[in-house]
Amino acid sequence: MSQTLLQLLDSRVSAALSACGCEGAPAIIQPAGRPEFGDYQANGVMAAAKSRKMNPRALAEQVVAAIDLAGIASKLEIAGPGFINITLAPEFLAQRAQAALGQADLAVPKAAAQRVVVDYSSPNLAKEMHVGHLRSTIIGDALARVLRFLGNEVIAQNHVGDWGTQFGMLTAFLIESEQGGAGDIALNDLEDFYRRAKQRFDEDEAFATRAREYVVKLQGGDAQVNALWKRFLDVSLHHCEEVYQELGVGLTRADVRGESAYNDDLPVVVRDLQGKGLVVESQGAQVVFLDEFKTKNQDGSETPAAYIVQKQDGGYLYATTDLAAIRYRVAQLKADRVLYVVDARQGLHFNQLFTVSRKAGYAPDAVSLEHVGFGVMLGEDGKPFKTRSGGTVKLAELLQEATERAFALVSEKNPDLPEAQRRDIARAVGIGAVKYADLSKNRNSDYVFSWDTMLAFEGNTAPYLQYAYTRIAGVFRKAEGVDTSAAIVLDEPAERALALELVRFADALQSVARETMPHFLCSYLYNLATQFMRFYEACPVLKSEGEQRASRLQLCRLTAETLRTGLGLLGIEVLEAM
RNA sequence: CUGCCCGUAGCUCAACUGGAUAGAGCAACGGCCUUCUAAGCCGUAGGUUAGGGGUUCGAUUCCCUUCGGGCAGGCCA
Repeated sequence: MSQTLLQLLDSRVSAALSACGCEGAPAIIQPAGRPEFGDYQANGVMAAAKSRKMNPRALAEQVVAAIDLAGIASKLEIAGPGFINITLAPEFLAQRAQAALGQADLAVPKAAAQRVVVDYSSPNLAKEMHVGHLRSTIIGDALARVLRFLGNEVIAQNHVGDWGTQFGMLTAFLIESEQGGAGDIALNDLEDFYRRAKQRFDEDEAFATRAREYVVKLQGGDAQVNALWKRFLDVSLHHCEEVYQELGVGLTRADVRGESAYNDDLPVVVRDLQGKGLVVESQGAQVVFLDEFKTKNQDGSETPAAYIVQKQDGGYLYATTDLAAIRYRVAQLKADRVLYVVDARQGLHFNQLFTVSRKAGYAPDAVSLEHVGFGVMLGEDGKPFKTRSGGTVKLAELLQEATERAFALVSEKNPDLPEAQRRDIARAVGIGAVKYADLSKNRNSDYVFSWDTMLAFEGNTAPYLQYAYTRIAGVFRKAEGVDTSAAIVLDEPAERALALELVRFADALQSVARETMPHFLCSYLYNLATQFMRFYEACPVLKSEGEQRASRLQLCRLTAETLRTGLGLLGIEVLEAM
């Protein structure tokens, strides 16, 4: 298949519009708002008629007469001021579903392949990962998987925080701990390690001085300090990898390219910007002034925004590092598209970064630079979630709690399963629930962190989708003589509704990739699972006979494959039993 | 002060370049397991989309304004 369902309908209706003298008018195809309107509706006629001063109903009639949907639609209707309602032919739906069966990619059309750099997770290695790191990590991971599935070449970049003054402090503290013979033990708890180091830094002037010296030594390439720094990073990265493993996130060491990797490039970037006349000195700092971001003063005058790339003391900032990273991603990695899955609060920074990158020629217009922002995490009281002492929930703790709750539930529902299997189920269900709770929300919205919402196992949750899969697995355990080439026949309304949802998979993925919105996929999968549950209640599979039984088994098979694939793209496992 | 984001059912969230009667889940109430796993299905109830104006065939969506919340804004990231 070369076109998704939406693309197919769009091209046919657009062609009809052109044939009726409305060249270039968008067809605006959408899933129908109500069942009595059919399966899809074309809304483009009204706007086209208006701009051409035509009667919309009359134009709609011309378009319907000109439309070529033979073998695709069974009914076309004009309704209201000029909607065209399209009802798809059951044979067409069946044929479409049939084509997806048995294909590893479920016959999803490949978009024009791009090389996409996805910058995500990017934790600060000085501390342990907490719930605040969840969104970037799993949103980025889901986007990377979807983009890859659609034929793009994805390069993940874990832009970890491994550089800066705090690492001087940490290595200094590591030395001290080693001298006391407790270096390895101290590193067992990163959070505690950081807290103690910070305490020493605040309370002991001599230690603080030593820490600052270490920063200088680190940047100067001092071998001993560098070795200690690397040991610290190794421990910290190992901790991250444990969390990634637990989360089912595909990031590896090969994807890590931290801030430190750009260290040598920073003076080069600043010199380059100076050479291009973009940077001027202001109050001792090297600054790019941006008229695009000028702010109004009270007296009505305007000041351009200052984008500082080098401090008075000669030090560099994250702005500089990010410029170096863009240069690397475009020039070395040959990116066509760069996604930054980073907290929405950094929106202004990225806007400015992108603007400077364009001016400096680091990213030509052909390269798409996108800040995939996401909302701030709030507490259950609706106020910002505290990140200060004691306020954070460690990611590892959240995942453990989720797994425990899931274990209690599965043990209650299915006590006869061996414990090892119940543990496996609990892990997949618990982790899946946590990830889905996050991924299913529009990433632009702020995020309310709630144990109960996060760990719910009913309704629109990952376990609901996993359960649908499990039910299908149960059917196939009992089915005998499954004919994997049997024809799909859609007679019952529930069968038809299920098939309609199944053939929409590709469109769901396209919109995820285009809008960088993973929750579109969640909504899709939830709708699919819901349609399946209804089908399951209404249409007995094993008790039916002949062609009908074979057809229903085929629908089950495709549903299972779609759920497995779709959940897989979200980084969530499916289960044979639960 | 300037700019960006947000405000939808009691709670958590949807609503795809503006589309028809704003949809789900949770919580509440009522049904459905001798028939493929009840983590399910069916039903009832719940709304002046923060308020007010405007644009048009049509607005949760776009514009203006007020209120309320969040965030960012020259040497943190």
